[in-house]
Amino acid sequence: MFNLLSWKDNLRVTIADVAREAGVSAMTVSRALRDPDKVSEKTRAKIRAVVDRLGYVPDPAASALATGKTNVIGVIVPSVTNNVFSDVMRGIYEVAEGSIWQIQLGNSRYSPLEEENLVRTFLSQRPAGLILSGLDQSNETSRLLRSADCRIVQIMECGPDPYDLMIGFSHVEGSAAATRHLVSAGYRKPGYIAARLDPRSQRRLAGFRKAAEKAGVFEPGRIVTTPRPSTVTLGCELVADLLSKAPDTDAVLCNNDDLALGALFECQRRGLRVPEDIGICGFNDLEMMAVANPPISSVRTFRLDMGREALRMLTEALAGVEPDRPIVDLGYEVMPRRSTARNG
Amino acid sequence: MFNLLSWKDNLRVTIADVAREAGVSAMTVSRALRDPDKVSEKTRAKIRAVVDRLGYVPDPAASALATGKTNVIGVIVPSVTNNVFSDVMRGIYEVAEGSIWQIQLGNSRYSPLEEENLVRTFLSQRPAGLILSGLDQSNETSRLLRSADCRIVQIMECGPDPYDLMIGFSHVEGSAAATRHLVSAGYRKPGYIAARLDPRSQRRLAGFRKAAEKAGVFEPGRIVTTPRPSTVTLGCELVADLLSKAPDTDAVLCNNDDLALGALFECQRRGLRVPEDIGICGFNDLEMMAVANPPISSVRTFRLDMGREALRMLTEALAGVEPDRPIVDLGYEVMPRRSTARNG
DNA sequence: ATAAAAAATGGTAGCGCTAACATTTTGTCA
DNA sequence: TGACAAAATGTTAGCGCTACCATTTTTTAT
Repeated sequence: MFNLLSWKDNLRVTIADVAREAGVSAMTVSRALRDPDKVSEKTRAKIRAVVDRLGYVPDPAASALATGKTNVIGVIVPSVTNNVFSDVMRGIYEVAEGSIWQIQLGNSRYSPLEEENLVRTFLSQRPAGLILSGLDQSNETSRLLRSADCRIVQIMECGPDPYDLMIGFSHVEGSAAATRHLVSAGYRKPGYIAARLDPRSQRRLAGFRKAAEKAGVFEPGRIVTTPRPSTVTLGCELVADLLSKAPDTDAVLCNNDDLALGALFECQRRGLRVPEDIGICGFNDLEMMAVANPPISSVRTFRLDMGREALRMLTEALAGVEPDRPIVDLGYEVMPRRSTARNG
Repeated sequence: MFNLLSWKDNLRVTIADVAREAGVSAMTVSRALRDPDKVSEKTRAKIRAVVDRLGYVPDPAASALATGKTNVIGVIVPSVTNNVFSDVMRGIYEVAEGSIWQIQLGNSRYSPLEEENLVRTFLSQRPAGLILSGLDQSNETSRLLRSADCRIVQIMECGPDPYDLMIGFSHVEGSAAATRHLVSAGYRKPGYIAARLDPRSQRRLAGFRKAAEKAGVFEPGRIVTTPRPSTVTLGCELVADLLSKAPDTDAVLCNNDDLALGALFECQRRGLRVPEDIGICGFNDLEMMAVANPPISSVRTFRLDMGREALRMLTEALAGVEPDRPIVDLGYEVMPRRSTARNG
């Protein structure tokens, strides 16, 4: 005799056990669980009772193999620590909670190559859907995605030619608006600091440049960047660098709020008055911006909503309900606060 | 004839395709991939070539069904936005990257009930391992875990009677040490603020109490807590509350760094000098603490290491290498900074 | 050279579930 | 009440992979 039972000694309850106990066929159990309308009320109740008593939980692997589909939605973000993405993730998990959908999180660490590997791995698992960040995939990743047979949502940005669905906002416009705010607040020598120049950061920088040029206040010498990842400490360093290169700079638009907070700390250490001597504006509007001393102006983005909506659009599409529009622009909102209130 | 092929029109490359092309049996292909030593060098090369050419990727669902095992390691954290956990996650993903192990992240949102559901769901997927936070699971969760046939790592805390492996530190001792630091810095009326009283927060509060009592400076009236989640803004509110209830408070130990930063902002808004009028100490030592004005004292914890080590221990155990000790205490380090430097 | 041992490879069955079709039961209406 | 449609349930086969054992090939020892 064979002994194929080596690993299943752990008496896992299978659909066959439930079927036997309930006196029906396995197929009926399967239907009762995944398509209850197709099973009579009486049978359904009987099956539910047995399922509860035995503690039956369907094996997702077997189900995946049989159907060629999974309940897995892959989410690929560039960073799990960055506040921006963790807010998005929170939104996603919030909506996923209690639903049938399983979130599988991948961390590309801002590397298109790692992203490519993740996409490949995820796709091999027949995901129901994929959520990924931005518009700038590698050629191979794009190819994989275009021929993937699952729904895809791009988040964080809006742009033309989505793979499928898209939700985000315009980084160019957001930082252009912040720049105009600085100009209208009376600053004439604005600088820009940025770390980790991922594509979205670059577009924010481009937005600054565009708006600053238009206002006639653009000076390349007031731009300081570094490939290092953003931290508050780095904000201190970058603004120090900026001020040593261009001491007459009268405002700093920061690529994100961590840098802005660091910039504030550093300016204060140097005895510069914010906003009188120098204005500071961040990007994303993290909660802490509003309670700093002085409160820091920023560009609010809707990260939690983005996560929620991304998953909602995706799961609805999977359920056969196409979204009204495939591209959703959540916009942004400039939040003027005292850190840029030069004229009162 | 049947038409069972409806969904597999997508010409997925299977192990049979590879076997045919390589002129060997499927079994040999399987072995070549998962146990290369068992296949001759020549055959292996031939198979590898075909695998590359066809772009074959094994179907994890089929593999899971056949072996009863998966490569999935479930990670359950109470929050994906909290800096503390996102650092741990980053450590985990760092180690997982490039390995065969798939991380499946669950977010219990500080709810033992949601944790229980997650554990149940995860276990139904036959994970290779589980990483979860803390010592305080529900009875049912404990039962599930004790009878689970996968390796388990508890993170964030150390305590007796682990399910399996454990890595963390003592929150009681950490905050007791911070309290002693305050006392030795000359503060005699220390208060404590905390939000979201999860079990670890409670133990930190207990540590404060223990050390404050020992030093003869404990006063219950100087403790302010709230169930709301920690934010910088909440730090402002809590310290405001503390100061209205006990205006002569001369130091605040904060349950975490967000609160500490908020406390600093609020004290400064009120014209209190830090550290002369009031000392402020945080917990976790986020990067920004060192660059605030003044720099904020905190208790450093080793979150990234905790994530890395947790996954390392787990995967080594899965590979048959038992860790030296099942419980690893990573300790903590009090970081005295100017925010508590009352005597110079 | 030959037997015995070791290494490499293959054949078969089955993991747990569900698509597709087949059959039985129930409900409806003339 | 019988004929027919609709609903409920059952049967069969197979998803892609790997455990187990069987067989073949290679290596080693005598």
